[in-house]
Amino acid sequence: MAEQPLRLTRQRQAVADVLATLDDFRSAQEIHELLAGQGQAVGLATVYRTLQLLADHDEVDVLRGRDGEASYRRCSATHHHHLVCRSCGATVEVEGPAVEQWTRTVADQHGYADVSHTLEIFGDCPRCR
Amino acid sequence: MAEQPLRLTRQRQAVADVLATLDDFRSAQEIHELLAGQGQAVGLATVYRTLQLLADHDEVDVLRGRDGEASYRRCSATHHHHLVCRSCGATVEVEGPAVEQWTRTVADQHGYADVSHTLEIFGDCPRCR
DNA sequence: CTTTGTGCAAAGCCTTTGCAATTTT
DNA sequence: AAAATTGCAAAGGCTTTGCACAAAG
Repeated sequence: MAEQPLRLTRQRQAVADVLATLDDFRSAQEIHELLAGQGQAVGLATVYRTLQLLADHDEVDVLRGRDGEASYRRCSATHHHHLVCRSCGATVEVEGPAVEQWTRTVADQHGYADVSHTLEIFGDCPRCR
Repeated sequence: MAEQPLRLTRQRQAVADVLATLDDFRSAQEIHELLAGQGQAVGLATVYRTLQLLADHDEVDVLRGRDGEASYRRCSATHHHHLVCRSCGATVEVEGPAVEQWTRTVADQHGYADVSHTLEIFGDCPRCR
């Protein structure tokens, strides 16, 4: 079974371009709206299909929100986490080498391989207090 | 605003009982089926409502799967995280005092108050390799 | 020209909600 | 009797899918 060829279409390019301009997670629907807003209309179904494709190729990170909605973000070179304000949503990117190391150690101890993790920190930011 | 009284009904008891016999995560629909299977029929909507109630009171952990479906499991007294097998779902509870401390420190540095966090570790468990 | 991708609308799922009937206190 | 809870079915929201048409190679 050979690799099926991927065609570079206007739509796929548009989705990739938008992702490139964003630093944080956005839902498929938000991305769809952003595209429409800048005159690069792409069908919602296509947005979903493209994001899923990118996720399969590990080119975007996927995060599941409390309500089950998926959010996507292009993988950044450096791995980091988010400190999010629970009332206004202001986000700060934080890094935690120690945490990265810890998760690998813990997983190793239990025989789990190919480790990955998700970590989000929530709090009330200065402006919202 | 006073606490509204919670009534202990057959349905709520049944859901709690099932959760008590389980060690791992189950979806609301699975719990609903388990109940039906043991003659303790409870409406699906009620199962959802009860689980949400339990989650609000921190009596069950909620986990969002890759497909957006939520899974529930009664949680143990101490705060902990989960090491989940991405293929079979086998879960190990892990504690990380250092991580807890780190999140508080990071949040403090950025002026975020009333900190909480979520952390999930994913990997391929021994049995799935 | 053949194959892959897109759009639209319909369909699928999981979950939530309105409301009358029922149960608990 | 009053108030909370249940069940059912309808409604919601996100995501996937069938299919005819358009675009890419």
